[in-house]
Amino acid sequence: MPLSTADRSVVEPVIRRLSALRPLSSEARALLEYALLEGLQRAGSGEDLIAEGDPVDAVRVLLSGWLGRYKMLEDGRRQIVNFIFPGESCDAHAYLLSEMDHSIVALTPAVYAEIKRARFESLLANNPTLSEAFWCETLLSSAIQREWAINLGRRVALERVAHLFCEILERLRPVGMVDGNSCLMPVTQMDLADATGLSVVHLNRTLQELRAAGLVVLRERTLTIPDLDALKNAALYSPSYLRLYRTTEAVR
Amino acid sequence: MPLSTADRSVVEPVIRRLSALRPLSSEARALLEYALLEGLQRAGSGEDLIAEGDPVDAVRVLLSGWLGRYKMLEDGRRQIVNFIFPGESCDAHAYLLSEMDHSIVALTPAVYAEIKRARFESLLANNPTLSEAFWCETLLSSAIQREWAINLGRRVALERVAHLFCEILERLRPVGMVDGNSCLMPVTQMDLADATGLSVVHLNRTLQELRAAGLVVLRERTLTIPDLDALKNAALYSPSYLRLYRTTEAVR
DNA sequence: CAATTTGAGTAACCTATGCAAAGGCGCGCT
DNA sequence: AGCGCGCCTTTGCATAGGTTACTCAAATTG
Repeated sequence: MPLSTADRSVVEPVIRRLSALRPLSSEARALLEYALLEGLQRAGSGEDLIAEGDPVDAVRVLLSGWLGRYKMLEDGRRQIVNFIFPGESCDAHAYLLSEMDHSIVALTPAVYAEIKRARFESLLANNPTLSEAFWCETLLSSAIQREWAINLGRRVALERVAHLFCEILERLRPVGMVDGNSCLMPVTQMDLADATGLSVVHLNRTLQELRAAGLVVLRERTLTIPDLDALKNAALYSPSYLRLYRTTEAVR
Repeated sequence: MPLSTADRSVVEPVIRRLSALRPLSSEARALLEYALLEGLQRAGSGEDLIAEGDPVDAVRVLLSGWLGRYKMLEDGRRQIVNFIFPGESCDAHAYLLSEMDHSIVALTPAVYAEIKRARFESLLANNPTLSEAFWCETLLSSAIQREWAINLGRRVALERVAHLFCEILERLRPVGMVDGNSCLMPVTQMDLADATGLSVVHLNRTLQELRAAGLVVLRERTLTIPDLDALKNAALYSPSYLRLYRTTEAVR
């Protein structure tokens, strides 16, 4: 459903994120901003933005809320393979392939911009730097994807959840959604379980354990990390896969 | 170490794979072939081609042998996050980011081509279609990465191993390395364990179970699948993430 | 050809994680 | 206010999978 009232500031996270990857000219920013505002959409919690098997005809860029990229097995088992946070785009170049290999769901109410493929391509054609920024985003999300593989395959429950929390904090920070070491945690334990490859019950147990160890405070949909280094330690967290953000930012 | 004797046919898998993704002009093929033959290299089994933290200055394209993309935790736990098969490239655009977030090891003796970044970029600049083919490859490998996430997070041991075997067969087929439903399986059980997130012992148990069920025959480094549909069934295999190959091939 | 290494296969034991069931809390709806 | 429902939480129990340790065969080395 299109959005009637369009406050220009809704696109800010996108501009922030992309210009951290590549220095965007003010012209590029303006054109991008315009393209985004043109296609504003809302999704209710639980709604699929696009589903496995769908053809891809547009690029979606998230402005607010959390999305989940997920795949399902026939029997209903679900794995969230990545989160999508404000400022990130869903499938910047997915239209190069023939159809979606996974689905994207709104884990919270969400606002996003939909840019039609042709519109997007002409936008990039005139802005090589913008184009490169979008490609970097895609590569970054692959790097995150790889980190999730080792998280799922080799870390034990406590490490997995701790690692996920570290990552969320680090990914939310550059778009200004972290206050100190606190952020909103608007998703259900079921969602967290599906992201960490655990059962809801075991996720809950692990959460208790993290709380008991004083590593996380989680209440009223707010996550607070009293001692981030301690949590990173417990998570066997190595920032190299996200350092890619900052290094390129420094190059700016 | 550079390779002295260079038989032109070594690059065939690369040409085959890329032209399955996008129709390459004979000029593009020739230029690519030339660039590949220029930078032939060998790696011994167990040797790292590039390691986490290294800057990326070149693109590597595998011609023969198997590579493994992996990440390690401080305490030595290793996760192979993807395999790389002949004809596939390691990190076609990785140089857009600042450093490697993972390592790549030769799981068997391997022959590959190394193309310096500048050389690669000028090659692509003159061949938009070739460039698109390489991008498709990158996107395809992300799709595989996502499938690995659900494999590690939601499938049980038997399904995981079965799924891996199905995938290997389907990825080896387009480069002509599958004979009927048989292929070479040159890696150790340890490697398979690290790819499926299991311990070696449990991987071995699972292999026994697959054998006992008549789903796989594995001996003398050769994998044979008597009934591929049955194995896919046991694996809860859904081809949508690899169908991306064929559909785009059909478009050709 | 002995010495060594590497990989596959087993077994015993133990623990991390899954599963089923049930209760409590908070929130929106009527 | 009262109801229903989604979400969180807890408990008890079952089991998949990890760990350690050992054997055996085959490949590699000297």
